[in-house]
Amino acid sequence: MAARTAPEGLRLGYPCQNRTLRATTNHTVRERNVVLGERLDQAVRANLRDLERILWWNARQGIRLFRVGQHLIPFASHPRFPWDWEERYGAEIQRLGALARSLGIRLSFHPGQYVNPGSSEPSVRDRSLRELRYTARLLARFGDPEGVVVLHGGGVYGDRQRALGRLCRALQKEEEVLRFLALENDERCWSVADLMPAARVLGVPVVFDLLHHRWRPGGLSEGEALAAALETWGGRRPKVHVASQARGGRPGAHAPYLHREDWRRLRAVLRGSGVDVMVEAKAKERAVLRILRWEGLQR
DNA sequence: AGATGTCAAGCGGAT
DNA sequence: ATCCGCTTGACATCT
Repeated sequence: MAARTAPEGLRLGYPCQNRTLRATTNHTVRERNVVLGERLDQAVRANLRDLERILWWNARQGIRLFRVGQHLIPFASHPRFPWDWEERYGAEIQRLGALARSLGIRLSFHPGQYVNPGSSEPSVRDRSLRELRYTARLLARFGDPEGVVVLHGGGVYGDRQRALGRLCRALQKEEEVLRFLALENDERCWSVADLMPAARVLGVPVVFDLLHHRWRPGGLSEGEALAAALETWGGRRPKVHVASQARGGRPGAHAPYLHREDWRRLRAVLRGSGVDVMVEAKAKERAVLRILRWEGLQR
């Protein structure tokens, strides 16, 4: 029996893996084993297979947003990667993209802390761009018109203006990356307000992260920062990240589930607007199901 | 068999 | 000056 579908006003998602299914899109290999093509191929096939299982499961639960793991094709941007991954897996990726679309599921990516195109170190910038191009190519292959690559601002190195300049210069000619890119505030370096100039120059939107905002509000209230971020999406459907602070954890550590008061506050400022909410919680899909129950949309 | 420690990568901050 | 955390699976090495 099909779950009731969330109204278009609110779509929820979770990152990378489904614990209920014991499925993950982050199967990988050790770097030294990249040359062993068979292991690498097995990891990719496992990721694609698990992605398909997750997509079907999500659709049944009324979950319409999913972050694909950065390791979908492990080491794809690494110099030792042995193949043309598009040639080898492109058709299958296209098929899964069509499936996601037919199920109404939006896909996103979120490269990690090593991807820092505004680094002061040229080799770091180069590596970062290669990883971002790979990620954008994946989304192009998936064919998701609403696909997003969410990236943090990276290091500040004691000079925000210069860091900002490097970030913009590194990215401003990366047409395909910019098609999908969005910048997210983090808890240490870049508040929503800090990101705005880069977002304007690059013509990319800003992802508001509730928990990060708590630790680095940058002079804006929650409502103000959220509103500022939402405006950057123009006609496109905005995306927001939500997490709760782990009790007793270091600032920014994710709690297993979303705390109800955090959800209520976000819900109040979002009201009925058409926004996608990525729930970053240790319990992954179970945290999403709990919110759907709060919303009266599940069981 | 099971348990443990390390792994491509960069930063800021704590110590 | 050095270490830790981010996230978490793979796998080499140990008991």
